[in-house]
Amino acid sequence: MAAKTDDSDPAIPPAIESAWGLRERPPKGPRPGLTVSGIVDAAVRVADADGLAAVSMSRVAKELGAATMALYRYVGSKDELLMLMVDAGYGPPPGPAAPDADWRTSLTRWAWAEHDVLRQRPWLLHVPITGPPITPQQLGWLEDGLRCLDGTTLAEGERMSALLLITGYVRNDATLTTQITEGSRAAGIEPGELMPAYARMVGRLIDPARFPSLSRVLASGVLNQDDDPDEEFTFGLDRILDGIEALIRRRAV
Amino acid sequence: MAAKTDDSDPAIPPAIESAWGLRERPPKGPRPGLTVSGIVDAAVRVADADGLAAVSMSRVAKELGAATMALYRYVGSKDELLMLMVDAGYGPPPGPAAPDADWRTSLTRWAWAEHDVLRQRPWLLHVPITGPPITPQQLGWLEDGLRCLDGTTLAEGERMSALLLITGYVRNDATLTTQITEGSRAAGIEPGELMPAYARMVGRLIDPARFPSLSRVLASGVLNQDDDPDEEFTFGLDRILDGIEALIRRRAV
DNA sequence: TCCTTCTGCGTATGTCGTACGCTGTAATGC
DNA sequence: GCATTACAGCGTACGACATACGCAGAAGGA
Repeated sequence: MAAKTDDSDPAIPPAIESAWGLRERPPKGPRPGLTVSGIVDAAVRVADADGLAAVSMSRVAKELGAATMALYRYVGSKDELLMLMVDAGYGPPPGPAAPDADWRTSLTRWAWAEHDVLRQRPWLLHVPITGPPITPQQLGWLEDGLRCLDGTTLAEGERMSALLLITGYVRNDATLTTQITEGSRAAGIEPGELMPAYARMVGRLIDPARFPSLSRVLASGVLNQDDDPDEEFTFGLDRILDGIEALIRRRAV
Repeated sequence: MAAKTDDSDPAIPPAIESAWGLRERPPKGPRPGLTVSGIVDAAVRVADADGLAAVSMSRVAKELGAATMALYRYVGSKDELLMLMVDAGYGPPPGPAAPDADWRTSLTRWAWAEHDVLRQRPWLLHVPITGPPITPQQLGWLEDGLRCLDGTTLAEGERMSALLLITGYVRNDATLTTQITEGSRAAGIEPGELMPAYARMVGRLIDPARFPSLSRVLASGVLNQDDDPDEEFTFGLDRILDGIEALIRRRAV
């Protein structure tokens, strides 16, 4: 029998071990000049400043005054670095809500917390997700979300589904909102002008006979007025929470 | 005054003009040996066979027996090609539902249609979205969705929000489902083994005292049993439709 | 016929991720 | 105190990739 930890299960990827602080420094060899968290912080700094596209291994290394290849002593690949960046970028979860708050209030707070993080760091949305959450902060967010539903009648599986539903919505909303910001900057027009310009372009392209309902939306002008994005967000969130509430009531019977 | 079309509005990108068939062949010069749609079809073929990552300009050109740079006579950039690939990949919208169907039945059908497309072509999810829909098929899907809500009490803006909500959900669900398929193939294990392996890894990493709710979910075993993905999908979709239904009823008062 | 205008595409450039292997360093075993 | 050894930093090199540029030849109009 090996004296190491149970190897019958799938091995934990090195990046994950780093993230959970399970990596011990080997007893021999030169002292490391860098740290994983230092590299991740530098990468996050680059992404915050210039977007995810600017995060290259050489750029991160430059940020640290190190050579490109030095980073590979700490992260196995760029994908690993990205995963650690997401963990650091999200940061610690919002923490438990007030103890007397009901599930709906708590979940609303939870959703807004993720909403705020994604507004702050839009590049998080551009990191391709490759699997279920496994890093410390990610699981922390999940834990906090589950706690919001602790007193409800939902089954465990339903709680997970409900949280997945909400996270998905938050990310989706943030993606769309971000696109308007980034798209207008790319097109060189003010953010408030993008949707009207879009509406005009669609109007020029489509034939009202083939697209009657869409034409009606265009004619109504709802696309031109830029409503508060936060109201948009609240609208969708309330729809989803209404749906979950209906389920909770049904389970309570 | 210029004799051309109204230029006071933002110019329509060349790729969009191609997609809408507004591109006329110039009267002079050699006959084009390729077509935009031929290039797009080839690119879709590559993506279907080997995934979006395999779609490089040279690979698509090879598929057509042409040189890499020949493609740039037809598409302005790879991003344009991607946009056209999405349009072609989605294909025509499902068409109007039965005339006597209520909005909920119609929207369910609409959501399932997108669901099916994304199951068939998971690479569609990996194409970074850069703006609101503008290509013919995309707007066709939107039109069909709007028609589902034609008889309801919702305002135009609310209809758009509701559709956005549903599309977002469908894409999100497909993303998660696809990750399990692609992730298990990458890890070299059967798809049915991925979630149990994930659950075991999480169980080894977390401290039950710090993650009580999450531990409870793990202990319940819901992650181990692989339930029907279609049931998962139906669950979330019904939650969202419940939420929309609640709004429709409130508006009807 | 000649000129314009377009197509196909060869060449070249710059950016990336990263495999490999050399050099020097720090702690251990003797 | 010294040899051993495992590891840190990183220079070099390679293969992909998107794409700018410009030339050769074809097709149609004058």
